[in-house]
Amino acid sequence: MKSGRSNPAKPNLAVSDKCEQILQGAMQVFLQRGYAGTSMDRVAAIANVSKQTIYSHFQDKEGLFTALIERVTIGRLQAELGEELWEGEPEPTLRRLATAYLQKIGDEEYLSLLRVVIGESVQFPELAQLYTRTVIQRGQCLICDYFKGHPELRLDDPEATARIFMGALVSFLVSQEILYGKQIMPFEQEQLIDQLVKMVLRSE
Amino acid sequence: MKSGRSNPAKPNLAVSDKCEQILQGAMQVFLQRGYAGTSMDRVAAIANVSKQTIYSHFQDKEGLFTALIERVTIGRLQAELGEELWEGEPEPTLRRLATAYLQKIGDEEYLSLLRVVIGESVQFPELAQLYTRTVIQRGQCLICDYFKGHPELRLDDPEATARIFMGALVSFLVSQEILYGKQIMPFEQEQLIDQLVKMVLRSE
DNA sequence: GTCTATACCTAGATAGAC
DNA sequence: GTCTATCTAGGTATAGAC
Repeated sequence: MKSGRSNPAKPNLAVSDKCEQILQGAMQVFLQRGYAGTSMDRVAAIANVSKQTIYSHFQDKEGLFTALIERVTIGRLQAELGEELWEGEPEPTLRRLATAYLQKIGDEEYLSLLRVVIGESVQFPELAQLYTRTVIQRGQCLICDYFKGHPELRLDDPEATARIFMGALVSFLVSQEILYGKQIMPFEQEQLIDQLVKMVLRSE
Repeated sequence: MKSGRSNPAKPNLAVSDKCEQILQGAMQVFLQRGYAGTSMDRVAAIANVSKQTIYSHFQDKEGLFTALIERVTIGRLQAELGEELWEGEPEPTLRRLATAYLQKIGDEEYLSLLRVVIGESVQFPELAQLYTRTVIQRGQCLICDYFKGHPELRLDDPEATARIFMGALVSFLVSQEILYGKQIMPFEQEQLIDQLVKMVLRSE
């Protein structure tokens, strides 16, 4: 048995078991402590592999970090906002989209990713740019295309409206979840969405 | 001459020359590289003092960092948005406020502060909370009070509107300036402000 | 208070056995 | 490929001279 599955109950994961293991561990550590705050020793310990094993799969710490961020960033795109959300009357649709967006982007992993990408944006500008292209720009295009595809809404500036719509949602999350606004200046998600949808649709 | 000014051309700064020197240097390094990415050696070198001098003024690295963030955060409040900006007709006033806000919050130091506070929000939750209270909450209260003080605008939810107004501006800055959106998906500040002010006022 | 020198530790990365 | 053991640089913090 050279390199086959040694345990029939545990099928091979993508590419390599160990590689997957390392990335899972690295995700935990990097997303919690940032780049400089993460040690390869800790990643090895959490992933339950030796340090040398990491270095046999990734060139160095930077290579592991970028591979990880690329993976999470691009993986996020796949099932971001399903087709079924975009159908029906504009008003409930926008409400549905906003709610889904806050739910999706509001989970632990996504928030951690955003926090780390912002925190490391000076040391790793390429990663921040990757995030902008794959997450922010993509999201804005979706909503902007929706606005443009519904001329009956009579929006005078769909692109600016899309930025305001998404921006208000994202910064609500950042202030509430990342900066502890939940404890200091709590606010109901529903109430924000209500007002936001009203402001978008009131141009008709 | 016990502790008086030893150089008449260089008057004493607040508390202590050296202390001020250290904080200036620390500001440069911490705001550029984050907490874990900053070494005391580098701070000492930039500030042009010895490491031991830092440790005689601050308990440890964490103490220096928190003192620094507190200083910048609280210092920012002083002359944030002057009285004269808030007078006159609502429409030009909102436009003026938005522009001033983007200018103020858009400078190098402020953006660096935001980036670091977000990046270190897990390791230093107290600092993130301080930021929320002294910067975000304060700003939102100002604009919310303005809305409440102008019932002729007939806003149905001044608080939610204030959050949307500020949120759209902040996240515009974050995406454009911190996440390199300027290069990837550029957008005119004027155009965003136009649309935002329209959306706020269109309830009348 | 301020500097130079140093103790002590942990970091990233590699060597060599298996 | 994977592990244990190790190298070297750089980290925080302190001791002791002035």
